[in-house]
This record gives sequence, structure tokens and C-alpha cells, in this order.
Amino acid sequence: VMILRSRFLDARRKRRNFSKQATEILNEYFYSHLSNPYPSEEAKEELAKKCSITVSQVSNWFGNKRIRYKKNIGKFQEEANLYAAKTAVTAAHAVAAAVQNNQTNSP
Amino acid sequence: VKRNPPKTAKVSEYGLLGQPNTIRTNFTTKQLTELEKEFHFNKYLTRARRVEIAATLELNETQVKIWFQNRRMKQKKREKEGLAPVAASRSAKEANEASDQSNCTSPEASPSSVSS
DNA sequence: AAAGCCGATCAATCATAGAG
DNA sequence: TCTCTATGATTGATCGGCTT
Repeated sequence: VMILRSRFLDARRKRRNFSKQATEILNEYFYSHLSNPYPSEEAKEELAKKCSITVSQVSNWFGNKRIRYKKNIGKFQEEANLYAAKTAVTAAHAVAAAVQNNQTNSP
Repeated sequence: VKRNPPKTAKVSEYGLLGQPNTIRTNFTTKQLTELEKEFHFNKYLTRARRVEIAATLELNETQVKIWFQNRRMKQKKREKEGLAPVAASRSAKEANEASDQSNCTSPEASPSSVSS
């Protein structure tokens, strides 16, 4: 087959990885919505803005992440626990703030 | 509002043993070049044209049909990506497109000949 | 009822960036 | 520097929904 490869040496040539913060934001969303990691168009736009990447890149990221996660859940377990804990802490803070607010406003 | 897609079962039930049902055909550079040329001429195919192209390129009518659908989506994506990221849009005139692939931000453009 | 299109996704693969 | 893995992008094809 003479290696039909090298189709036309396309543009995924000059690929650049996303920033650490961007990946952080995307993973946070992914693992906090693990039961349904399918952001709506609006959510994608919001993520894109926060990550400073395009909506298509957000779609690509989730597409790759979903498949790769499914392919080998074990390999992502550590990462999953990490983000699960992170979102749990964030939620705890929110609850604490809400409680405090409730106490000071309704005696 | 839009809803999610986990929808139903899986993509093509793995027919319990056997060969991979859906094979991802690798189009040759020649086929892609012709399809691209045709697309530039017509974004949509007529039944007759599809039959003709399928025969010429030795592809199924379905493959040609699907190729055009994917190609249209690809173009739409490019138009979107190529006019939104730009912070300052042209204050007055827009209007362009047409040459499509000869676009600046087009990923592909030069099909390298495949020897076989 | 059937066929085509759209939008989203899948799944395999490519090519490169990064880790060791 | 080289080998192997992580990751962004591309694309033929599928799925559900809607239109013709």
C-alpha cells in the first residue's frame, strides 16, 4: 500500500497544547459532569472564553476526553479523584457561605 | 435549549464476533481531489451527479453523499472560525467566500500524490 | 413512507509536544 | 538526543431529529 500515509501533511502539524489553566478548567467541568460530560453549546462557549480557546477546540477536547476516558477509566482514576475532591471543596465553601449568610440575615 | 446526546445504545452493535462491520475507508488523494473539485462547483449534489461521481471514483453513492455532508459542515465550521475569533470585525463591508479552500486559515490544501 | 440534511458525536489515526 | 506516551486535530461514518 506504500503507506498511503502523509495524506497531505495537514495542519495538525503545528499543534500547541492548551495552557495549564485551560486544561484545569476543562477537566473540572468534565469530572464534575462525569455522568453526562456533554456541555451544551452555551456551556462550550463559556468554557471557550474562560480557556481562551475556540468552541471547536472545546468540542475536540471533550470528544477526545470522553473516548479516551471510556477506553481506559483506570488510567484516569487518579485524575478523577483529584478533580472530584476539588469540586467537593468548592461546594463546601459555597455551603458554608450560604449558611453564614442565612444566619446573619434571618435571625 | 439543547439537550445532550448520550441518547441511546451504542454506535453499531458489535455483531458478536466477526469482522469490524463499519470500516473507515481511506479515500485516495485522487478521489479527494475530485470530490473537492466537485464541491467547489456545487455544494449540493443531484442524484444524477452523485451516481456519476460515485462511478468515476469507484465509491458508493452513500460515501459520496456522506462526504458532501461532512464537507459542508467543515466549510461552515471554517467560516465560523474565520470570522468570529477576530476581535475587530470590519466596520463596514463583509462579503467574500467562494474560493473556499484557497482560504488562508484552511488546514489542508496540498494533496501529496500517493504512490501505490 | 422514504430519503436527504443538519448537528453532534464517535472512533481510529495522524503528527507533534512533552516526559523520562 | 532518542523512545514512548499524552494530546490536539482531522475525518469517514453513525445516531437522533427535522424537513422535504
